[in-house]
Amino acid sequence: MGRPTLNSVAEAAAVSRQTVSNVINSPEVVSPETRERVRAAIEKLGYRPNTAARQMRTTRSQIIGLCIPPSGNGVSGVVLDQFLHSLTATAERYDHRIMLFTAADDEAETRAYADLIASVGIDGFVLTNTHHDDLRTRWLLERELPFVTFGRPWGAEDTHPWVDVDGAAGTRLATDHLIRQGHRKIAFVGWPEGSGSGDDRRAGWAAALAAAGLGEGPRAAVFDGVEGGRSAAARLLDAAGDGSSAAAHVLGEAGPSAVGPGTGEPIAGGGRAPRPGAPTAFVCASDSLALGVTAELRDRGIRPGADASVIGFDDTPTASVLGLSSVAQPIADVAAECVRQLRAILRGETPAEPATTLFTPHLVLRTT
Amino acid sequence: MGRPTLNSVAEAAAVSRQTVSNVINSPEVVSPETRERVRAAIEKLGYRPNTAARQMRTTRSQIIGLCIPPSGNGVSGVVLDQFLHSLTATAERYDHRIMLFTAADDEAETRAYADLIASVGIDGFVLTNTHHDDLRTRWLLERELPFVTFGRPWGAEDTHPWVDVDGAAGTRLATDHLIRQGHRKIAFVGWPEGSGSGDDRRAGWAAALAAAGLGEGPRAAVFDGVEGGRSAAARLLDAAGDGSSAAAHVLGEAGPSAVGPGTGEPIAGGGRAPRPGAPTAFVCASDSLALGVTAELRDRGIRPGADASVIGFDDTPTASVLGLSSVAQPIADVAAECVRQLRAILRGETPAEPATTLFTPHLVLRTT
DNA sequence: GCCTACGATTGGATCGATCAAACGAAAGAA
DNA sequence: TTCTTTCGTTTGATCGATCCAATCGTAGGC
Repeated sequence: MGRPTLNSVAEAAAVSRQTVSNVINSPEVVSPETRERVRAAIEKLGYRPNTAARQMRTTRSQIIGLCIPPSGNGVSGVVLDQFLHSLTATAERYDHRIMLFTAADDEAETRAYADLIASVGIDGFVLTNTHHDDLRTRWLLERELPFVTFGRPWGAEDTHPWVDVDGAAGTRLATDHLIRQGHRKIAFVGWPEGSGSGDDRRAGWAAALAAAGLGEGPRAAVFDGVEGGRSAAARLLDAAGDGSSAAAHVLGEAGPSAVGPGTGEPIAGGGRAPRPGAPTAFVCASDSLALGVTAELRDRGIRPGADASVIGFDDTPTASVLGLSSVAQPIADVAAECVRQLRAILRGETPAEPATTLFTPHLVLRTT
Repeated sequence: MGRPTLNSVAEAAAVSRQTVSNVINSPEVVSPETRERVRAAIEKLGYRPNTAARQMRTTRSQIIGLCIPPSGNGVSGVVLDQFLHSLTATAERYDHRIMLFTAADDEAETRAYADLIASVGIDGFVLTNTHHDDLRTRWLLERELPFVTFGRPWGAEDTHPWVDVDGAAGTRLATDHLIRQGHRKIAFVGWPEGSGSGDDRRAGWAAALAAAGLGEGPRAAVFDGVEGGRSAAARLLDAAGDGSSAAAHVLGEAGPSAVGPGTGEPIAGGGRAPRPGAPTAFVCASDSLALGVTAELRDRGIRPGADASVIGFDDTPTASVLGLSSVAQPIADVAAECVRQLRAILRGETPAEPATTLFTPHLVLRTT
C-alpha cells in the first residue's frame, strides 16, 4: 500500500472517486455532510492529489518556468536572489511552483521554452532582462504562450503583460535630492545608449535637471563595472574646466559655472574641492559604476559625501556595506506582481489591454 | 491534433508505441534499421516524451527540489546565485530539473518535503545550510528519501552524502600566506562557537599558527555583519598592549612581540603603524566581517594592505570590487557534485558508505 | 523437415486524476 | 398520479507514457 489515492480516500469515506475529486476542485457541488466526511478522510490519510495524474487530464502543470542567467554579472547578485524568493513564495500561495532552467542566449532560451512545454508541460514563463527587439517575447507571442516579463518591452508597444520598476523615477528622485542639497553640476554615469533601462535611468536624471532649469548636465557612457565608473568619473572631471569637447564617450558639456557641494552635506576640512566647472554630484546607473566613481574621487582627494555626492542604483549589499546611497527597487513586489499577472492569464482572464505594472523605486540615503 | 505522442510517432514510423518507447529508453533492443526509422519520425514530428505520463508509470519525476532561503543575509547573495545556476545546468545535463520552494524554518521545510513528494513526486532534495542537530536530515534519513547536502553533517557521523568546501583549508591557506608575508600576530574574526562552518574556519587558522609555532593567536567572536567586524577589530586592537584579558568575546591573548607587516607588502609612508602587541593581520570568517575590520582599521589610520592585512571569506562581488583579499569557494563545482551524487543515489547506486566530497577553496589575493 | 530458441515487435493493462454523461431520489408542476 | 426538474452522486472513458506477457518470424539443432 503506497500513497493514498483518490480511490483510497473514496473508499475510506464511502463515496466515489469523483466525489472526492469534487470536494477538492468544486466543493460547492457536494453536500455539506459528504464534504465534511470526505475532508476528514483526506485529512486522516494525508492525501495529496498527484499533480502528474491531474496534469494528464487538465494539461496544466501548475509550473512556472524561469530562466536563470549565468550570474557573475558583478554586484547585482542579490537582486536575483530576492526576486527568486518572492517569486517562489508568491507562486506557492497560488498553488504553483517555480522550475528553473538555463540557456546560453535568447535563441537557446526559446528552444528551452519549446522543450519544457512539450515535455514538462510548463504553464507559463517569467522573463527577466528584456531588451530591444527581444527574440524571446516575439517567439512566445507568436505561439500565444502565457508569460510575463520583468522589464518593459523596450522600443515596442505593450504587446504583452509586464512588470517593471520606473528607473527614470528613481534617477529623478536621486537628482532632485542632489539639487535640494545644493548641487548644481550633477553628472550622469551610465551605459551606452540602446539599453532600455539604461536610457530610462538617464532620462530621469535629464528630466530632473531640466525641471530645475539646470540645462543639460555632463554625462559619460561606459560599460558596467567598477573600472567603467572609474574611467567615467575621470573623464567627467578632466573634461570640466577646459572648453574642449570630451572624448568620444563623454557626451556632456561644461555648462555654466559650478557651485560648491550641497549645503546639507557636512564639509570636513582637509578635502580637496573639485576644480571649478567639474561636477559635484554623480547619479549612476548601477552600484558598480557608483563604486568606481567614488574610488576615482577618493584617488583625487575628493571625498564622497563631503566634497561630492554619489548615488548608485539597485541598492546592492555592497552599497549598503559601503555606505553608498542608492536607488532601491522593490524587487519582492515586482516578483509577486509577475506571479499575480501570470496567474490571471492562466485563469483565462484576458483583458483587452495586456496588464502592465510600474513600481516606483525609493532612495536609500547613506554617507555618499 | 495536439502535440505529437508516442502513438503518432509510431504511426509515422509504421511501428508500435512500445517500439518507439524502446528507441527512447532502451535503444539496444531495437534493430538498427527500425531504430533509425523511428528516430527520423521523432525528429520530423518534433516529439518530446511527456514527463507527466512517464511519471505515472515510473513514479519518477526527474525533479530535484531546492529550498530557497529568504535571502537578505547580507553580502553572501551571489553564492546562492552561482550555486543555483550550476545546479540547474548540471541537472539539465542529466535530464533532471530543479524546482524551488520556500520554508520559514526547518520544521516547515520538512513539511514541504512531504508535500512535494506526495503531490509533485519530487525525486530528491538538495539541502543547504546544514547545522548541528539538523532536523531536516534526520527527517529525510528516517524516511530513506534521497538527498544530498551542501554542508557536512556537523557534529554527526557521515550518515548521508554531502558535498562541502574545506573551510579550515581555506583559512589555513590565508593564514599561511600571511605568515609568509612576515606577519606574526594574526588574529581571527569569526562567529560565536557552535556554527559548524564557523568553527571549521577558526580551526584552520589555529592549525596554521600552531604549525608555524606561533602559539595561540588572538581572536574575537561576533555575529556576522560589517558592524560585527568593526567591533571585533576594535576589541582586538584595544586588547593588545595592555596585559589584561580582553572582554568576554575577545578570547585571544597578547603573545610574544609582534613584528611589522609583511615584507612583500609595499609600505607607503604616512600610515600609522599598529601599536605594539596589536595584530597586524586579520583572517575573517566572512567578507562582511572583513569589511568591518578594514573599516575600523582605516578609522584608526591603519591602512589595510600597507600597515595591516585582512583576508575575508567567500569572495563575494563586494570583496572583488573593494580589493579585499578573500578565500574563494568553488561553488559551481559544489553544485555540480551535489547533482552528481544525488543522481547516483537515484539510479540506485548505493555504496556502503555515503559519498562525501570536500572541495578545497583557493585564495584570491587583492590589495588588502 | 520439424521443433526449439531467440530476437524483434506488438497489444493489453495500468498509473491517478478529471471529463462527460448517466444515474437515482426527492421536489415541484401538470 | 405521472411527468419533469433539480440536485447529489456514480460510472465509464481518457490523458500518454511504461510494464508485462504474448506473438511473430527466422535461424539453428536434431
